[in-house]
Amino acid sequence: MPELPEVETVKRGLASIVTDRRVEMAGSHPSIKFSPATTVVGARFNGVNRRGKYLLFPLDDGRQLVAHLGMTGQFRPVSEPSSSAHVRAWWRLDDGTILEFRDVRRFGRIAVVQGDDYSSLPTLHALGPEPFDPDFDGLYLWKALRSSSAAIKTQLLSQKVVAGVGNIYADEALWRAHLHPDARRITKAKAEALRIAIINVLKEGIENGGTTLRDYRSVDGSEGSNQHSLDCYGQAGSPCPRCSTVMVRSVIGARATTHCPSCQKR
DNA sequence: CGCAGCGCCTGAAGGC
DNA sequence: TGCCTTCAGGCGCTGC
Repeated sequence: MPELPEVETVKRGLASIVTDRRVEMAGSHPSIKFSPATTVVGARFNGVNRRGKYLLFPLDDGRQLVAHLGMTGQFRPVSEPSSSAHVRAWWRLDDGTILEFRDVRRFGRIAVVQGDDYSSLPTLHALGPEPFDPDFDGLYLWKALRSSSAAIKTQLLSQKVVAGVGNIYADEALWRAHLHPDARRITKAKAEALRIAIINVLKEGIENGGTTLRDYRSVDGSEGSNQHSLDCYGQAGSPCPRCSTVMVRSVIGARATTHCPSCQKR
């Protein structure tokens, strides 16, 4: 489940591979979720950027290739076409590198947009601020959360309040901020604590090269190590690292959720 | 218009 | 051993 730290790690791995390279040939799975990949033949990559969990590849013709890793998406450079059955798109670059997009479960997506017109990608179009941007401050977060009555965890996962937080880092941030994932209204002080928690769990995730639970790999094929630093996600049934109360599993917004019933009050 | 709920996908893991 | 069921889940879309 690639979230911001995983996508950021992939972005950093891709930069030197694609920047200033021209696409000589491309192919894809027939699904519309991947077939736009072939429309960039002839264009040159100006670089690679990230917004939330989306990878943005600006092209020299004014368009952008947009990629979302979904649950199991991976970018891998190879010198010969791989025999992997899960290659959903590939691009042959002008230095001979073949960049493959592999995605076992096909939850990922490749799109091509004109300029920065993201209207064909609703989540990207309505994406909230980057968590490391100065405009993501405590007052903004408090106001943004107040505008909806949905559970706080559901709001974090919506991508509208802040960009890039998925199920793992949402559970981690809420645990750190002592917030119940089903809380509906929080104080300004709690909002500020949550802002700090979000920034720190994401920053540490990046420093650890992302969280590899099963499928996630960086561009060079290596695993992240952040899975060894999780305090909350997936820890239901184990003692809370803070107060030793047994952590509890629940379902919020159809997502598996873990929290500590003792130190995460509503 | 906002939001809840569904469908998309496949492989791993557990039950019998 | 092998078959069947359940689970994982981000996001686009639909319909209330």
